[in-house]
Amino acid sequence: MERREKIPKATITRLSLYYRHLELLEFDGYRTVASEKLAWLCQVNPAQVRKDLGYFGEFGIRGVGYDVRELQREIKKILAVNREWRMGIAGIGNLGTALLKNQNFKARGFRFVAAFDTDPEKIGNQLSSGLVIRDIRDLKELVKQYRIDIGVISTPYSGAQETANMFFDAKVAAILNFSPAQLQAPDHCIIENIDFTVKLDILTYKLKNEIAI
Amino acid sequence: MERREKIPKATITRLSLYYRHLELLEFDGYRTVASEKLAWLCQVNPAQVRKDLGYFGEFGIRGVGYDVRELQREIKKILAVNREWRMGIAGIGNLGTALLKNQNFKARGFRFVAAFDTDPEKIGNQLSSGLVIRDIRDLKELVKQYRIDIGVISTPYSGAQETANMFFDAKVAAILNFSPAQLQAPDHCIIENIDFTVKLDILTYKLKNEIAI
DNA sequence: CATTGTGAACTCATTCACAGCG
DNA sequence: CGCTGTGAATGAGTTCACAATG
Repeated sequence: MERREKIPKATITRLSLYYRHLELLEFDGYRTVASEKLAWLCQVNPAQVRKDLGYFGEFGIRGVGYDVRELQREIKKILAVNREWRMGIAGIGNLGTALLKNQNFKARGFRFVAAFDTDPEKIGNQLSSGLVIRDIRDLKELVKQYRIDIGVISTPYSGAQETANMFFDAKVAAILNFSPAQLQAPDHCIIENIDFTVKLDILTYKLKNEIAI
Repeated sequence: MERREKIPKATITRLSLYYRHLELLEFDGYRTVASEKLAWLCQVNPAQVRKDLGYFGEFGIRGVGYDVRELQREIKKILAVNREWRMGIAGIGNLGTALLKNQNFKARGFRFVAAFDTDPEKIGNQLSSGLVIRDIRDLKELVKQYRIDIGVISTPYSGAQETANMFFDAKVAAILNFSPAQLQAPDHCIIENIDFTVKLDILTYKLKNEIAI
């Protein structure tokens, strides 16, 4: 059981994928699954599955495979999704509203507990979820009050860094950034970016090349 | 000028990033920029910038750096974003609506030319952009008619594969998938996934570890 | 003479191949 | 016997270091 080996980021991404497929396997009535099958489902190499899991422990039974439910539990522990995470979202435009209504977050224990905006027209409005949009100037105070773990940024480009700074100031430990801005962050804050246009650029690059060649 | 060397996917992602920062640099009045500065802005290594660009040609001037506007043009050519791309979106829920209204796409030449849904309540409704929501059963025909290059999937998990199959059938060359489903795709179609919960899982994993250690 | 462009060195990630074990 | 777990081999991507040059 090797700990503190350096773990590739791609491993974490795949773990998330394995987890999702294990849910489906369980739903389909499987009790156990071999690395070969799980790998096939996730479109990766079987050795990759075993190596990924091997970073964190020995979860399999030789000659049999992995117990579907137990492996789910283990991956949840590894990813730290075996608990509720409290999120605050800043920027309640179209995207922000869509994120607030997104069922996938809730289903996985990611819960929006506060919503912020700068627009006086929006502040005070009640969302369908019951949340009331708060003034972003109260962000710091409310992060504490609502014990927010994760800040979500869905502002336009222009407001993103400023919003991030408020989250940093409030000592939020992690940010999920949906704006195309590249945020300058202090060491104590972890950032993940979800950048739509970068993905589209990758797509068009591939289109140009895969098709031309 | 090395062509047909294998180019890392990460290089393409960074190219997209370089481009965005070059826009900002131009806006700030810069005529040239050295790899060191561009690298610093993008939070990468200067040699990385030069290597990335080196895959596609020699765009710099030794002793000076890169011409900001010319490099923009070159990267646009490389990424094939020096043209308009026509997109069709399937699944006009909260997320789909937000994507349709997203200004970042339009600003970069990615244009929604059709919107599809299965819900009879929605079909026929006109969106603020002027687009009318069409029945997804007409997808194949309309992909041709509107010369759609890229399919965007913003359906829930359940409908995603079926929707993708329709795009495949209509011979769309690329798909941007916002659903958490892992799509099975034929060879002729390129897929990029934007998966919110995977990103959150990465975040919580990091939170658990960076903080614990 | 500052900065690019690039082979070589290095670091990180994936896959192989097989010993170990239920 | 079948499948895991893992060290060793391979492959990919990044960084170094410096020769080339406008």
